[in-house]
Amino acid sequence: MPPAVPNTTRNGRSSIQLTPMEVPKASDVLANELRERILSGDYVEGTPLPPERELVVQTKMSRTTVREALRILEVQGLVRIKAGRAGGAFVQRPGEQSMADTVALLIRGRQIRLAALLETREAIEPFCAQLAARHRTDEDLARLDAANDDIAGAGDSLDDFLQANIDWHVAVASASHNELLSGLMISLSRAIYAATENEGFIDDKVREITVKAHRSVTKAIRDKDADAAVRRMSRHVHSYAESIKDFEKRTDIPLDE
Amino acid sequence: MPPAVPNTTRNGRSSIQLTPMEVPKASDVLANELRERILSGDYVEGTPLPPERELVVQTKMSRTTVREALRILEVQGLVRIKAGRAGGAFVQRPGEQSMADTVALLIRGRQIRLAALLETREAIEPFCAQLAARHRTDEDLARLDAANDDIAGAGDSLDDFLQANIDWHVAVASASHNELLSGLMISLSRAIYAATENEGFIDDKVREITVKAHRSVTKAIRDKDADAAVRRMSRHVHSYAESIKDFEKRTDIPLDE
DNA sequence: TGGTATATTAGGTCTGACCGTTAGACCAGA
DNA sequence: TCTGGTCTAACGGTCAGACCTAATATACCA
Repeated sequence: MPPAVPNTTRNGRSSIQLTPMEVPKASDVLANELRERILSGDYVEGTPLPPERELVVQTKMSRTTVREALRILEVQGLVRIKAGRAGGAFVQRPGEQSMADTVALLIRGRQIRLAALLETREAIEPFCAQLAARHRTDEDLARLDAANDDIAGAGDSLDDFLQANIDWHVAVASASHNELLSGLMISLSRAIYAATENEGFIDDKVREITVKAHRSVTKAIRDKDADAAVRRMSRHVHSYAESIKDFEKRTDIPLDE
Repeated sequence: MPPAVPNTTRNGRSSIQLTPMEVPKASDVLANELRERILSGDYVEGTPLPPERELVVQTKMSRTTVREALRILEVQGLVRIKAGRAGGAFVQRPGEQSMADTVALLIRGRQIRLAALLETREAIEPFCAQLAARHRTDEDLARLDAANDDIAGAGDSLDDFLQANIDWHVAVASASHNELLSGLMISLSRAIYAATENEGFIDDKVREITVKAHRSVTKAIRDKDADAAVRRMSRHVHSYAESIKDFEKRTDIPLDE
């Protein structure tokens, strides 16, 4: 028998059920609204959002709240905030930079092993080379050649060598014309750089091999030989990873000698 | 001939060069300081930072500034902020979640082509399968089997099918025990899901093939057969990508019929 | 013993003020 | 006609103080 009052059980309590509800913060609401507009392309890149005080008027929120919302978007890489006259929040599309930052945080925060970084590179980079061989433009080639020149002329400076090394790898990724992959490679390269720079691993022999490998991969990309590009890049990053592993073994257990 | 006055060119102009300088904001300074302490492991995960008002006392900054700093760290996934008594900013290590969010932003913001997503998956996932075959634990296997059951029992619901599909792919990535790769795969899966759900691409035949492919990859992982895992996964994601491309071709040019 | 007020402690929001920086207009001296 | 100085207005950045709201510990009562 149904109770006399709808939605009421025999003991007089309401039987209406509600699921746990989220009470979003005001600043989140504003941030979400603005983010949605930015991502949906309502604002072209570079257009300024209204000044904070104008947003206060429009939204009836306090300046504190408006500023927190803008700060959120800034950290997410969706706006660039400039101070001073004619300043403000300028719409920006999230780029490789914001991704690289996040990856860097993940790596440091989780103390990801160098081995995992190298593994990931082995997964990604041969594929980058393959795509690069297919889609490379003449400008891409120019960047690759420039990086090759830099790496050969790096002299004795370890720093210059590593930087030029990164430049080349990034150039390959860019030549793939896949922004996801290139973004990832930028972050990865930096992290591997940071992990490698303090070790005495890089000697003259390693440099020589590296230069040679880069040239051969570059040639494959120039010739649009996708298969060769995959094969050579794969071999390059794999042997590099193996060398580092060997090096770590040798240096981690020096007590046995 | 050198000019009479040092650092001065012939026409009297100074030749001293300066690079644009950055003047960090107070909130950034605080955020950087706290971030450094968190990442260097000074605070164990879960420990609360001092309350905002306490930080105000310690840093001699205003509450506004302290709050902005905390907001930055929150967006970066380094703290989780709870309100109420016994609330506060609790230290957190950035996880796959924050990475997935960033990738999602990148994909939406740059309007990355579905083809690029599929390409990236082709690069990453076979490698994940390989690592999974090497490092899988029994729990990993249990998750894979569970996902396989779900996908088979998804009935007619497209949503259930796609969700179970994602679960399986994520399970493979997790089994690789490489947090970088698994974080990437989580974001990729979601994005591909979002791009696929509205298309009428998934029919019974696709489902059947998918189930079969998943089972065969799962078997390779169970048997710790790394080579087979790579080969089968590679084949699976490649044919899936090709099917989607075909489908898009068919549906994008329906005018010719 | 177990539920229920109440106090306490936290973050969230608001107000209003002032500071620092910058673009642009204008002016004055070399 | 340059160059530098000055002023102003328009921005974001910071500050101080107040109040609101949510969550929880704790004391209290049935």
